[in-house]
Amino acid sequence: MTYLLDSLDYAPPLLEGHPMPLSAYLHTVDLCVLFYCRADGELKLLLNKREAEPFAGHWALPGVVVNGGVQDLSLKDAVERLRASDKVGLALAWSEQVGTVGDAFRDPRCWSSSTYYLAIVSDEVELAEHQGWFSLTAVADGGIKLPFDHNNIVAAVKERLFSKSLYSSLPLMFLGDEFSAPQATTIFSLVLERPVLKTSIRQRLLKLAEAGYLRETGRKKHGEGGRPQATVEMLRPAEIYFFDRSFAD
Amino acid sequence: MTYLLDSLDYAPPLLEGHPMPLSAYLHTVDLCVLFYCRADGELKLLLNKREAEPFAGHWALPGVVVNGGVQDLSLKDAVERLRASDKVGLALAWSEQVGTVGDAFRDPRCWSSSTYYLAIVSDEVELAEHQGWFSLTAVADGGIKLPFDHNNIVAAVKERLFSKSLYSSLPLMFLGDEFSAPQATTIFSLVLERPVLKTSIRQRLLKLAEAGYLRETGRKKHGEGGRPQATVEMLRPAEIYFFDRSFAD
DNA sequence: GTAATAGTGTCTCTGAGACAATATGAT
DNA sequence: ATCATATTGTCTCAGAGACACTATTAC
Repeated sequence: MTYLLDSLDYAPPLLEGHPMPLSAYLHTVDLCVLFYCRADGELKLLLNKREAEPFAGHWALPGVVVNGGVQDLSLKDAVERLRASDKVGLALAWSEQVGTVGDAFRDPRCWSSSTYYLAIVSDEVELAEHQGWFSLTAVADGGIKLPFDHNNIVAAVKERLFSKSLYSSLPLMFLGDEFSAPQATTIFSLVLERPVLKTSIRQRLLKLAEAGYLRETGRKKHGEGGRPQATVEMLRPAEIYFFDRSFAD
Repeated sequence: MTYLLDSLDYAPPLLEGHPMPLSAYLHTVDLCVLFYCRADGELKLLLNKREAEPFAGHWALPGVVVNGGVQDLSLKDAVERLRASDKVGLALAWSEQVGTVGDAFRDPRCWSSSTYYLAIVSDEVELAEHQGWFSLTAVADGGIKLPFDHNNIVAAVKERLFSKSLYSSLPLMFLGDEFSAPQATTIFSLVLERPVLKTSIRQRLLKLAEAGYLRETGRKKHGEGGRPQATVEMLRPAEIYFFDRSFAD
């Protein structure tokens, strides 16, 4: 049986004059792309049907090899290459590195490391055939099994999302540029897995407005009956704000 | 000119039957080992005089190559191998992964990545000839120049130490198992680079005691004249506690 | 009008910031 | 007693938790 690397068609380059150590080793960048599905009222994780061995045909995290050639100038470039590829192909409202794991067992081919990222998509999007949205919770707690140690990676990313949401505006990244206070309450409650009082969220939005991260639009959104919702607008879409207190629990 | 890897004496292993991509690539684990020097009243960073090229003879962060062979079973093992080596050789009161950088330029030999860690030593220790304690601040802001991108790595670790110290008990790791409230006040003020009120620290220590992380010993320490300091004892030396509020600013 | 949800007001409680008041050792 | 520092007490203030109350739309 022969393993092939995903999207790899090069001869191993060697720096001339530099006798380098060569060994079976893979370093990948893997993305956990998250999305708030309003229809299902839950967070979704982007998975990709693998084309190459190992685990061809299985759903797994989108990833690229970074030590395969000289295509990227940096890890950031590798992340952008992956984002722009057909494995992802979505605009990211947020992306941050979470950690790196590496051991001799996680990939059947060889010793390998993965540097993994939390990414958030805010817009409703079309996926390709080989892509799918899966329940983040189900993947994180092992209800949906992924190859390699991808379940562990997803669990670590979910934990980062949770802990950072206790004291930052991160969850608002799921809502895009314009949203309402009730929507903010919903997404915070979803991410923190408990009801969050609307008054607490309103105070935090007020704080964000004072800090210049947010502005009232004067426009209204219509929810499910009842009074319409006033909307606010993110002024610094790519930034998150850190509050000086956590939500308790 | 020929470059040699640090402590490398192996033939590149290949998994038989698996045609693997081979390319000039290095993945290292690098440690930022910190220490509170009471004599100088500042935080120190452990540096190592490099034996091998590139930058032989220069002071740099202690590190090991992880894709050089099959000695380690995981990144954690690589960290432990580095810790136990003569590059470090110290007991660590705390250690956590901070991030991974990688690009084509940071190492003159080839494309390389570094997964770097924040580590804390609490005990007064003896260093070997090739080791030294340097001012953390001076290294982080470039007053002391290091090879590779080690200045940036140190700055990132210092930033992590700072931000995590706003809402956790992390700085207490510098003090060992038994310490006093005034000592805690000193280390928090040092790490946060501003005076922290002793009353705030006392309340946090009280919180830690309630949570079972801490106990009063009944013993006393003598500072510089004045009333002796009551000491407390860490009950969970390897754990940090997260407070639900940040220090302001 | 009623139903349904949005938005406001107010109270409690915790913990940081500030600083005064008291305690405990060395000399 | 005096000095120097440790420890305690008290006040203010910001913001989370809780919940009652008012406002705005659709019907």
